Amino acid sequence: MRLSELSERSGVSIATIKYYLREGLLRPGRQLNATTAEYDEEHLRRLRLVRAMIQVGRLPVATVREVLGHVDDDSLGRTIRLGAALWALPQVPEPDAEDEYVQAAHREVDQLLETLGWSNSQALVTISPSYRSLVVAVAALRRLGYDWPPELVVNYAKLMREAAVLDLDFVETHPSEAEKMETAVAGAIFVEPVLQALHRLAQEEESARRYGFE
Amino acid sequence: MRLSELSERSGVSIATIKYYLREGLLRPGRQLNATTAEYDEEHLRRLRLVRAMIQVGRLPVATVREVLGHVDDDSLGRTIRLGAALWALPQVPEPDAEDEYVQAAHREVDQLLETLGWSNSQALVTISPSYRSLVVAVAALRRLGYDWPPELVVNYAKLMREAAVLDLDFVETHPSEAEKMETAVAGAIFVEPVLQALHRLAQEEESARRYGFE
DNA sequence: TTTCTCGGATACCGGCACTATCCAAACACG
DNA sequence: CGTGTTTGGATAGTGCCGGTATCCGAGAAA
Repeated sequence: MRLSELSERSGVSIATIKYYLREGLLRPGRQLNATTAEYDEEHLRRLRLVRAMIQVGRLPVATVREVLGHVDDDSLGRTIRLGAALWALPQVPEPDAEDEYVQAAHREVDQLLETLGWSNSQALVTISPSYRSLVVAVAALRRLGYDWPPELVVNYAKLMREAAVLDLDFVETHPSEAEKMETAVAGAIFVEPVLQALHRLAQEEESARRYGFE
Repeated sequence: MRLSELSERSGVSIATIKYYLREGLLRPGRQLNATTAEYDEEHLRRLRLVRAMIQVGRLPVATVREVLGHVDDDSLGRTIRLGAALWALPQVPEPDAEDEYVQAAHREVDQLLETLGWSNSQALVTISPSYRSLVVAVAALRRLGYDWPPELVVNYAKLMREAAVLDLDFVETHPSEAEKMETAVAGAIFVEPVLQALHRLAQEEESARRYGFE
């Protein structure tokens, strides 16, 4: 398959494919001679994955490169690799550790993890970027005076835990290690938009159900 | 409060506050004379909200302006206003209606809504941007060959429905209409990052629980 | 009076995701 | 065979977005 055919079959412009090649998101094709390179189905699949990560998952190009690097790196165990891939996802900016709301949010989140019994692996969890994102989000809510009850957050966490169990159960159904890894990462990246869209739809539905269109 | 004090108390630089004023994210202060304007606590609160929307909620500046416009517009009913605010949130790009995967995803999502019994308001739901986002995300998954089972998506949806019920129950606890509206929008914008962070943490937790760090 | 600070207008900046142009090699076709 | 088109690679440019920096003249402070 030539570059132009790759472009046609993927719906991605040649210029953009060249850009992805430059950025290392796509491996170069097999060079036939000075002016011809050949691409295969795997390139097409990779390209579609990259596009989906960017357009559906809203990942920056640099992040896609990083995530793919971890996915391809088979020198690590699964938890670490999945963790590495997840940790590369874009996160909220570093909070100001001095800020009183941030400190309070830290305590609140730690309390939450304690309640949930996620503290077995707390050493792991607390260095995760997701932990930081959670702290930042909670701090922002509190600073704005929204007194979202901690019990409510616990309930959210239980729901997301159920979702994670569903994710990983599904991942389990794949036989090969490589497929498991890819499905896990795809799950992390593409399930989030699905959950988000479902959450918004559910809010609209529930709001319409309760209040009509008054 | 002068601009400099507003800057100090919010932690946002003067130049940035001026930018937000230009962009209409902040109402101008009360003009005392040609070179002095005064800001009050409400400005400070608004500024914090704007910052949180941008940094925690990752909303583009133009979107913040639009969402705030809907929040401030008290000429509409609650469902519509909340809907309007949610609809202004950044969405996935318009899918290619010709694409077979998009068409299949449409059918799959309609089937999902049917199963969930959300089809009472289907006329509303199907014009929602969230519906479109869902279609795009499902189409992307399918195109990549991830055969995420529809039942799994139904389960996700049920979970998010529970989350939405929790959201709106909490919104109910506020007495005034204005507070309800603001809490609902803040909920939509700030609960999402919380859910996302919890989802990732739960995945890490569950993965560690199942596989250790092999 | 002198100096500092204020708010407003305008121009500028850096990053990002592309996009357009150019080039020489090579294939396609009459 | 020659001529026009297509190829992949290199490089430069574009448009948008979130901010920054600079300049200005009016007023407050010492």
